[in-house]
Amino acid sequence: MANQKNENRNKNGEDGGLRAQVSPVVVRRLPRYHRYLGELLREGIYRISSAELSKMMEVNASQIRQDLNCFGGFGQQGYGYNVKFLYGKIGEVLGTEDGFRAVIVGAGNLGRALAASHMFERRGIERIAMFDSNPAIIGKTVSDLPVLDVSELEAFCAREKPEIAVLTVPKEAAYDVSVRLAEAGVRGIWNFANMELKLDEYPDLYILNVHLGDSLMVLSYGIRSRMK
Amino acid sequence: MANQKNENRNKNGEDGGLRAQVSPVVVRRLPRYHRYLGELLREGIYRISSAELSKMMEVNASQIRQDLNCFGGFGQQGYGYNVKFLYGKIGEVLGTEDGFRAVIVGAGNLGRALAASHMFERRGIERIAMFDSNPAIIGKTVSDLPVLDVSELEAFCAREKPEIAVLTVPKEAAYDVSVRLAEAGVRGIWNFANMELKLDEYPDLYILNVHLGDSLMVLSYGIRSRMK
DNA sequence: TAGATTGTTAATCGATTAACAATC
DNA sequence: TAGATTGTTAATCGATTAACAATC
Repeated sequence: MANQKNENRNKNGEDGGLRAQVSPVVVRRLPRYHRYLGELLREGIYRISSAELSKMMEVNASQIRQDLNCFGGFGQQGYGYNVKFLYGKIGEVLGTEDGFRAVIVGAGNLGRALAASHMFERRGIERIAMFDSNPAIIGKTVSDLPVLDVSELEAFCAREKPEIAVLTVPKEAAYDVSVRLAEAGVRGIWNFANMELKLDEYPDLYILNVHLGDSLMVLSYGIRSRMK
Repeated sequence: MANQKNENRNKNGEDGGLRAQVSPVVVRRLPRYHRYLGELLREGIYRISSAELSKMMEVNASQIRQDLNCFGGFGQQGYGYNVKFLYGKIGEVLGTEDGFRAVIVGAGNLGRALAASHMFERRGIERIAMFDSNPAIIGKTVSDLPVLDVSELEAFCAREKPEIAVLTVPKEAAYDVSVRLAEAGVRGIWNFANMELKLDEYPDLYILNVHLGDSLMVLSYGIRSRMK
């Protein structure tokens, strides 16, 4: 069994500390590692080498070692990686331990679908409320969440200080709501509105624009190119 | 006004023909160009240079010219790009003219949310049916779509020949259903199940795994890194 | 024609992969 | 210790950007 004094080798300081800039392409690969490691854990596999993981994930073993090393030495020479430890570390890097809290703004079909999923809790994120402007649903409860009037957004955020806002409002409302959220101190917006949000005035705000429609077009291209 | 004999310059043959291999990173950028061009069109702007588009989209102008040139010379020296023409061309490249038809398998929250969106029709894709295994909803109509028993999947596909399947079933059912869809002749699967589909036995099948949860984790990382 | 802007080649930058010394 | 496998440096590959000749 590997001992786990790995933290000592983390070149970028302890967990709370500032990290050297990590490339976004690496960050985007981390959740996939996390998923595969979670799967291994469920299968009762507690140890894995970059070569084995490489085969499973169809990713080059060098890349795996490089990626994981951006955040410190999580493995052990001659042994490989401790699955549970690595899973936990990647989770930490991705913020699952930070106890973020989320509001969902827009209780339409997509908002309700996201609210109903276990996606948030699985990643250590607590959903705390939904907001909408439709009087017909304000006051109701959707997937254990109260649906509040969007006019209460500022007061609620001042009180509860959610870090995350999921934006599932119509395109037309998206910009307005996002500014209000930014002003209210939200730190990240997960934007599903079919418009690209960019709020340069709030450099501390992280916005992730999803664009499912773009994904659908890539699918369409993929089909087309395979049919030729 | 630019004349539009641009097609002649398409190095990779006419539209129906086989194209030189285009890098996936370029393909993933195309929908974004398409969106911005659609927006310009709506604003009544009919002509744009790579430099102007570059400024709007915060993408290097060289990259724009390189990207667009993968599919043929869509612009005109000294003039720029004809917005309408370019919009149409990118749409064609992405398959909006191919009249693809889609079924949605899994009429849960997410399936219904996708069914209700205008995402498909906007991209020239026709939704033709939903499938589920829950007797409580089979036979109903959701967003104008009949909800059919998933046991009818094969018969339906043999008859209607949809190219696209949207997979919004629970993780446990995903693999099974995907094989059935592949056998039934579907050409592309848009997979929202929280598991990575890979069907090597069907090389003509294009699978796009979405993983919203991964996106949420990237958001979480983004927030975390901005808070330091 | 002169000016503008593309298409395209060449230069740079960054990401991936290979190789191997360090070390468990 | 010998064997295995990481961490890390160096080599390769691909993607981005710059530059400019072609041309509208």
